[in-house]
Amino acid sequence: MFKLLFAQIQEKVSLSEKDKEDLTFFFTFKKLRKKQFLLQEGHICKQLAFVTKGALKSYTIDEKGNEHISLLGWEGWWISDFRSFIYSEDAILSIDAIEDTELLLITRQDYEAMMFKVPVMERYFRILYQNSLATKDRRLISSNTYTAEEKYRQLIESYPQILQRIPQHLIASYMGLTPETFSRVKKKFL
Amino acid sequence: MFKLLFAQIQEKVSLSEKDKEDLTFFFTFKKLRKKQFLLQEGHICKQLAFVTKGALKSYTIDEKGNEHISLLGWEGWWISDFRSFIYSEDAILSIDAIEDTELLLITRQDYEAMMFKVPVMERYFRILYQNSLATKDRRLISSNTYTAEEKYRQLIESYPQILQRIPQHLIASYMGLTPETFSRVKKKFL
DNA sequence: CGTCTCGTTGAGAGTTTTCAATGTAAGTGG
DNA sequence: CCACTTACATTGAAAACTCTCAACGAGACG
Repeated sequence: MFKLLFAQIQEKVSLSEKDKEDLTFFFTFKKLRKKQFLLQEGHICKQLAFVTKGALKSYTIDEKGNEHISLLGWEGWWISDFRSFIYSEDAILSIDAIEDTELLLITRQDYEAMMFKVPVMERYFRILYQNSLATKDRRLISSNTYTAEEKYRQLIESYPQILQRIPQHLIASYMGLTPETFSRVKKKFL
Repeated sequence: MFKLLFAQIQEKVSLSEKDKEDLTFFFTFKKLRKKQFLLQEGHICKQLAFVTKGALKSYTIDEKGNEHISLLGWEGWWISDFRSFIYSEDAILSIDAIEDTELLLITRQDYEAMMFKVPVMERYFRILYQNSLATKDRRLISSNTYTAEEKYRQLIESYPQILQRIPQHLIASYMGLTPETFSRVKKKFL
């Protein structure tokens, strides 16, 4: 159950056996069925989630009722509304499962306690966030710079398998395109 | 010289006098004249920079020669190509001064040494990155969701003074709009 | 078997960009 | 300090891109 988590952490920092044991106490296990919510907009995001199995999406709904996906996450990803999680603000994101999903959850309090008990996690998260920042920077540039066609190419390069796993209209939303545009762009690449 | 840096850090974590003294040894002071480079694309980003005075932009140039600004930073901001800084990869970003600028610089080695010597900085950067992540998430959603007009409104809400300071075509680029579109949108708000 | 979800396709509308021209402010060298 | 050049903002018109609305078909699921 913790194998993937430890593996993920140890890509960035090393954990002693003691660290691993300590870590297990901070997390709780949770299963979500497809379409179940992990977090709803307007609620406080009480937990940070690590995906051990399945896939989720985090998204906002605009005035017109359109869904805008900010993150697609599967095994090995962390997912939450960070601002809400850290500052106990109302979440602007909703998160739900797009497959049957298994998660390891940690509360805000335990997140802080974990940093204290296993200080190397401070470093782990610093590095994790650092990398996410660089990735988001690229996404932002890409989103501001490129046409749908170029974005599609970049997506397929980054995640060649994504179309085999995630419904296409969700990917479209993640990329800031309508399903129709996505479909048309895809056609050009066949 | 370090006042702003300490103030900034102490918004998130507390520093002892000893911490402050320790910190001063890791940073070097640098002045940049307007238009001077801090970092050029393709080079390794050797330093992380804290802006004590002035303003800079980080950006990429696409195949067509268009500049795409990913960050505008002024007093109190950290700026660098993080991926390049951390992994010694070639930078995809260039950074230069849009005003005469003063910086505190820290090298990769000293950055790591600082985390070791002043452990609370690990926490500081974790929080800093965490917040930046949340901000970038919103920018990304905004970039994918809203029209130029709505983006303009959000910009003015977030940074009411920015037009008085930063040339308009740079703001346009930061927002992923052409200068012409930005000008036309602005006109509607007068 | 019927319903719901998802992907595709077409046509027209809307938004933003591109290209080009003009005016103005700012910066530079003599 | 002026003349000249360069940088920046504005505006117009046409082109390009993406979205919206609508219809249709295929597959999943109960």
